[in-house]
Amino acid sequence: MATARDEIFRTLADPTRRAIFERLCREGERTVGVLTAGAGVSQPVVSKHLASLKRAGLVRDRHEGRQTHYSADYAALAPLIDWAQEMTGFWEKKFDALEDLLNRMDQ
Amino acid sequence: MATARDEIFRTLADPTRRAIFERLCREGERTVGVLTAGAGVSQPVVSKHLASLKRAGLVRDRHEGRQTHYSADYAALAPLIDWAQEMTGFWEKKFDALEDLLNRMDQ
DNA sequence: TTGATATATAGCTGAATGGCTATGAATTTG
DNA sequence: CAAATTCATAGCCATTCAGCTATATATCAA
Repeated sequence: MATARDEIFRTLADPTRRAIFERLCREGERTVGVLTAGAGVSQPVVSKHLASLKRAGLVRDRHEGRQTHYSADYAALAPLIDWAQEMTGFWEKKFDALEDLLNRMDQ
Repeated sequence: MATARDEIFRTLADPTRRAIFERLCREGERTVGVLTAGAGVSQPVVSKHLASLKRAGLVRDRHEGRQTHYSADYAALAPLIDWAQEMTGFWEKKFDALEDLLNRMDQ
């Protein structure tokens, strides 16, 4: 099964795509045209990256006339943060266990 | 420039490779043979993934006779956590700004 | 309506990569 | 030494995918 976490990691792995997401986080809602300026790639490529980000739930879109406004969905990063903290959590548990062991040896 | 963050994201994007890293986080130091059992892929593939994880600084290795013991380097996740929290931080700032605006409008 | 603008889609291509088997290199065992 | 074990490397193949150009679709402007 492909989890939501799988898709988030895979989607954020590409630097160009992650840079687009970063801009949306920093600058708020932006149109495709604005995002294309400074992206370093063509407009169709930007649109494709935005579609990927949307599929992963990382951005939303809002249509207004000819323009499409995209914005970051910050909550979508939660699975990533949770995962990372869970992984470091295992380390803390091991560290605590070691500390306990040393304390017991002290007595 | 390819940053360390780039490599961490790219390395963790593959589910098989991330699963190996997760096992090392949960179970601590393990040999290649143990990791191969249950990985669902062949031993050379596991070795290749471990080499990728090592290049990204996510794991360490320790040689002992014929065996190579790998372990997770938890600190290597810091750039990922920092990045995610920075991104959500932008949202909080915008939220605070909105709150301030509403407060001022209230008066 | 005609043309211009904004975005999405289709189709292509080359590069990257995850998987495999075969084999090399190093170490332990008999 | 010879055989077995453990892991890494080499070489191959199929797939994925990020980029491109061309074009379709939709909207606004004249």
